[in-house]
Amino acid sequence: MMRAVLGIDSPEGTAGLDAVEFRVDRKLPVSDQVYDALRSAIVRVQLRPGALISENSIGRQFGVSRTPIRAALQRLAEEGLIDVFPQQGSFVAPIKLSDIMDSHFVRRSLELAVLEEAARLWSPDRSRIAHASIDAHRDQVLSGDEEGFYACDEQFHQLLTAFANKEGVWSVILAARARLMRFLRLFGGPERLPVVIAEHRAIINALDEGDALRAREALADHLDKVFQILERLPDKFRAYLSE
Amino acid sequence: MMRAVLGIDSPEGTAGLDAVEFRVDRKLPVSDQVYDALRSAIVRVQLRPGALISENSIGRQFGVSRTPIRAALQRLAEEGLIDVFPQQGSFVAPIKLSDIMDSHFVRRSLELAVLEEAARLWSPDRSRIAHASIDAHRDQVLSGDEEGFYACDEQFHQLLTAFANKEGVWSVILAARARLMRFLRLFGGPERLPVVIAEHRAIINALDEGDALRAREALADHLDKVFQILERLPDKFRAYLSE
DNA sequence: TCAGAAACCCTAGTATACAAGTGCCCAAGG
DNA sequence: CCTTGGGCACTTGTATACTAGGGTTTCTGA
Repeated sequence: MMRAVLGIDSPEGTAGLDAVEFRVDRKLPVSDQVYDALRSAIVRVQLRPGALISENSIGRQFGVSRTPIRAALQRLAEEGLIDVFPQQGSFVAPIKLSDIMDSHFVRRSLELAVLEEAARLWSPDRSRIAHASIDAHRDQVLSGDEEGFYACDEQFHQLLTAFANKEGVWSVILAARARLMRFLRLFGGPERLPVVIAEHRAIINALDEGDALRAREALADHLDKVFQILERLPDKFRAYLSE
Repeated sequence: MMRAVLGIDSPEGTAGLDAVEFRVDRKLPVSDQVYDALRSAIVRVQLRPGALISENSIGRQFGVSRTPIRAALQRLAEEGLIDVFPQQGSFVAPIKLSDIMDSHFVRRSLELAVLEEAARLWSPDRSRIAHASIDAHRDQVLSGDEEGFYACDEQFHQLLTAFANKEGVWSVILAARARLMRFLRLFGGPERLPVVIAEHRAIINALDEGDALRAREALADHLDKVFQILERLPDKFRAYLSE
């Protein structure tokens, strides 16, 4: 079955799947491994929006039965990363403008609230850890490891959540973040990476000075850069967005 | 297998399951029906925290195979309503204090942010709809329909989300709400129902007067009543809480 | 040439069978 | 009496077979 993606034919069908490396470890839950592999591929946009994800084809390629795959797909569907159409197929969810706005809203509200709490509990120890985390970003950029950078970026935000003693909230932020990252990775150019580092640093500096309000504004500015990227989006990319 | 629940033996084992009414409709997805039935039973605390949910026993009782049941249980597990222990069993999740705090934090942050937007977009039309919704609550209380009240209560909060054009955020609020409601239904006495109505009215009245700040405080007070309930919790109930 | 129907292949949903691990119970042996 | 080991009943995880339905293609008949 061939499906047009927003009027753009998917150039390689499910070919993106071949790029997903997968080695099954029979000692660990297979469904988790499938989930991790697919989620990573979707967020990194190795699997493009609209790509068909057939349970059978994945099963053949990964060498596992449909059952654990179905479990993984169900989790991805609940996260909004894929759409399941019974008797038709499962497809990598299109990147919808409304979805970006909603995910951003969730992420923004929660991270700002978390930051408020983190500011209240700030300490020199935590400052040192945060600065170390930012240094780790910078090293990844210097060594040109984009994947490593994104991992550090995520870890930085998780760190703030931990500093606020709100670890339980992280999973909610993470789910919203996943839908956003798919967009940012597609359209946010690599020139943004050093900027992100500076923005992170600004947040921590404000916390160091005990200026919770400025930290809040710095974080809001950081997160709201999504809008800038949206505005400056080249028209040829805009076709990838629906709604 | 019998499992002690926080030192309290579950009095009837899985007997609570028998109270869950279920009639399968073969025209609709079975897994969805199982999910709805179980989720409702858990949130209404017909199934008590710690109760065993065996895929086989549910399958026998509902007259369906394990496959759609597993799908339903997975969704519930992701919502944090059940805990799955491989090779041991699936259990209705205990009500953890930390979980209450986290869910409250998520709900509070998001609903306050939503309200801010709703206040910006307030209109006489919306005011009328909101007041009608509150009237519906009151009627449910007057007629003594507690289930109906909770349904209206939920609808009211969803209404605010819709007024802010943030429908996509509702699912996140709803998931946090589910974990909270389990607690509130267990420990929040029926004497709170009229109070809730007054609190809802206070929010809308503030919006009617264009006082977004007071509306925010009214909503915050409303949601933060959780803490009051926690503080005034009789010791005999406190044993149901873990951590 | 064209229209319509039927066959076929694909999909996800469901049912069933098997595998592997856990905890309980009870009997055998010190 | 206490310990230990095996059997058993139960659990979830995985594999496989079957069902029902949608989409395309192809054959048939005018």
